Amino acid sequence: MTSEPGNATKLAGMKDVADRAGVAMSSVSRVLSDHPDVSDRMREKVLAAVEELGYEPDVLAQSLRTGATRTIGVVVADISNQLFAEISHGAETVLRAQGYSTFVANSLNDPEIAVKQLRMLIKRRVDGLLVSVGEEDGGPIVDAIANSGLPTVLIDRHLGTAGASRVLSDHRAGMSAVVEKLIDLGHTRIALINGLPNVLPAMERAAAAKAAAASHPGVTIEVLSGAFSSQHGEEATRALVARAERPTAIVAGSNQILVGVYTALREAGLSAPHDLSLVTCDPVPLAEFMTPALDTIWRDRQELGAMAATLMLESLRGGEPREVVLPTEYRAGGCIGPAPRTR
Amino acid sequence: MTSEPGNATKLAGMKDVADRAGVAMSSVSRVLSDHPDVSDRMREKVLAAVEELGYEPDVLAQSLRTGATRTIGVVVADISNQLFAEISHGAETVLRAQGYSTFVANSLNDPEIAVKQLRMLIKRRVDGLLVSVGEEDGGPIVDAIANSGLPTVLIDRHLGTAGASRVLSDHRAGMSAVVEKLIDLGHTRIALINGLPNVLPAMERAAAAKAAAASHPGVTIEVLSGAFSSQHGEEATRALVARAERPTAIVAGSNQILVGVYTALREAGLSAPHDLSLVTCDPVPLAEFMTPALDTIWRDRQELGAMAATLMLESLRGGEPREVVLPTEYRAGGCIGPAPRTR
DNA sequence: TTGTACGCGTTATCAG
DNA sequence: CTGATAACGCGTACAA
Repeated sequence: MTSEPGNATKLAGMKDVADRAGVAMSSVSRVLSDHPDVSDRMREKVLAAVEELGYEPDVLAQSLRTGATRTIGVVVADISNQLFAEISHGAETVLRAQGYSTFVANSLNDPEIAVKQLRMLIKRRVDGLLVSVGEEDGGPIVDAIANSGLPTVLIDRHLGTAGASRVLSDHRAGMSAVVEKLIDLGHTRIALINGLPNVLPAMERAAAAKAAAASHPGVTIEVLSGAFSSQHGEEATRALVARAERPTAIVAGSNQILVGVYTALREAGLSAPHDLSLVTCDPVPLAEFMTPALDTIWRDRQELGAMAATLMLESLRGGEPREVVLPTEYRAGGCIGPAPRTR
Repeated sequence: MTSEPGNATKLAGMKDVADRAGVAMSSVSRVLSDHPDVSDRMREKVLAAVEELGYEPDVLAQSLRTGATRTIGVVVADISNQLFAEISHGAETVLRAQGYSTFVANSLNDPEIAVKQLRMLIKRRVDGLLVSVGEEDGGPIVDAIANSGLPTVLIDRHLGTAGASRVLSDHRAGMSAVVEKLIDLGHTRIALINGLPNVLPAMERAAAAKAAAASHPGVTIEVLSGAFSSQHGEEATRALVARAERPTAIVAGSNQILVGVYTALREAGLSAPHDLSLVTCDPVPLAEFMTPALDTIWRDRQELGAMAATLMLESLRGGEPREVVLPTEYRAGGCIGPAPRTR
């Protein structure tokens, strides 16, 4: 029934605090921003008034004055993709510890939306940009970033952007390890169902796979490029297994592609490792409980985000942009076995 | 070496536009905010100047003036949890279409962090709150929300909060269907490894499971409450299967709990549906490709977020708070079978 | 060390 | 219909 004890009045402003403490607004401001030249007496009075009135500075006004929002914009393809969710989570943890908030925007794999989201973040005056959009070729995206003049960290992407820091995964290492292992087991026809070839990870994986096979005569690597989608995975797999000589091993280029691969394999009545071997890029929840356990090219995605955040903090403190490469590793399951005899 | 080509000058401000068009600032403002009383001639001049200067209004200043940020704060336990990622994604899609941005903050299942994040969002002047934090009992959380006076939509949570809209899932329906089916198949000892009992979904599931069993003498439902974590799932399962009479069926109360259940089952050398039956709450990627396919109590999580956004838009337009319940459904896999004979 | 006064970029009120 | 001007809430030279 009765209203809240205390404030029927609006929120207390800095003026109110100043009056309450019997000092000028500027003094309040100085105390609150830890200015060196304030007497202890002043500090006491002001802090007491702040306490009594429950005053909290208005960040909007602060930002308008100072030009800084202590907010970092994060642009990813889709936050409901486990990969980006963990990257974003890793970044937020590090940034939050330094008093920064993160503002996440999804591009939904659409370059136009990506640009809109970038503009939105820039209009909201973020202090920096963490970017991992799908398209490598986005001129407008690169322009929007460069034009903003904001410190930028690219995550697992190259983009033409100069002056940006970059955190990359060593996709080549993991892929090489897998292909070498397959070759050792006698595989001769290996298929990589890959994402878009203009996206860095896909590019690197394809290059590494081809390089690993190059020195082994009789081994063919076929790369099927397409969207990072289950549909692409499904169609590519269906085409592969319909052949007279189907591949002896398939590498799925992403979580979503993997779903399509499974769908088509089941449809064809094939299973790993008996009919062919199977590996996937990037961790999948429950992968180890598939039967048999799924082989994975693993990497720490939270660390990817955390490192991106670290590089961002460096830039914000005036550091030079730099590039960091994080490791990738093959984690064995039970889906890779000896090459089946050619039928 | 050389500086950026083009603008050595700062961004164009509204004053610049006014000068360029030979009008007053207030006229520029009116044109840009679609004020009814502006002549066509004026509109032309202003828009031309805006175009030429590439002027974009400063949202910070706008917000400071109007008090609205066109941003909705979203508080969830952890965005890298698939459940919340999809909820958030569904909400963003709807809100973005109406010109709103979403600002996501994670509580990491920590009530203190939850409160801090709420304060952060409120300080950033969000126009509304979408909340799905883990703890039901958080007095400080409820206070922070109520105290903010912001329109609020609770997602799958009750919280004491009055005056908030709510979007809920009909957890009882799915759970009832599953338990009925298990009982039909002769199961007598059913275990629900559940999340925290003060969180609405866990509460509802437990109640529904017990209710379903109540009319069947000889059937026992045991609820093991704990964190929504794989650790809880693992420990609970380990304890269950070590018994002389282990349960004939296990229901996992969340994705994370499920991981622990699998871990402990494998450790014990047990598998579904032979040794016991298994179901999980909420969809899991690749669930249908587990061997056998995993039985699931399914719901559309994007729709959950989308509906929350819809309710938020209603509130922002002055509508009364209301409550919506979304369906839940049992999706059969191959992990539910006849009850194993008691050993 | 403290107070005064101005400006950050808009919107809204009030005359004209 | 349009223009001048006062807020919005705060930071910061500059003067005292």
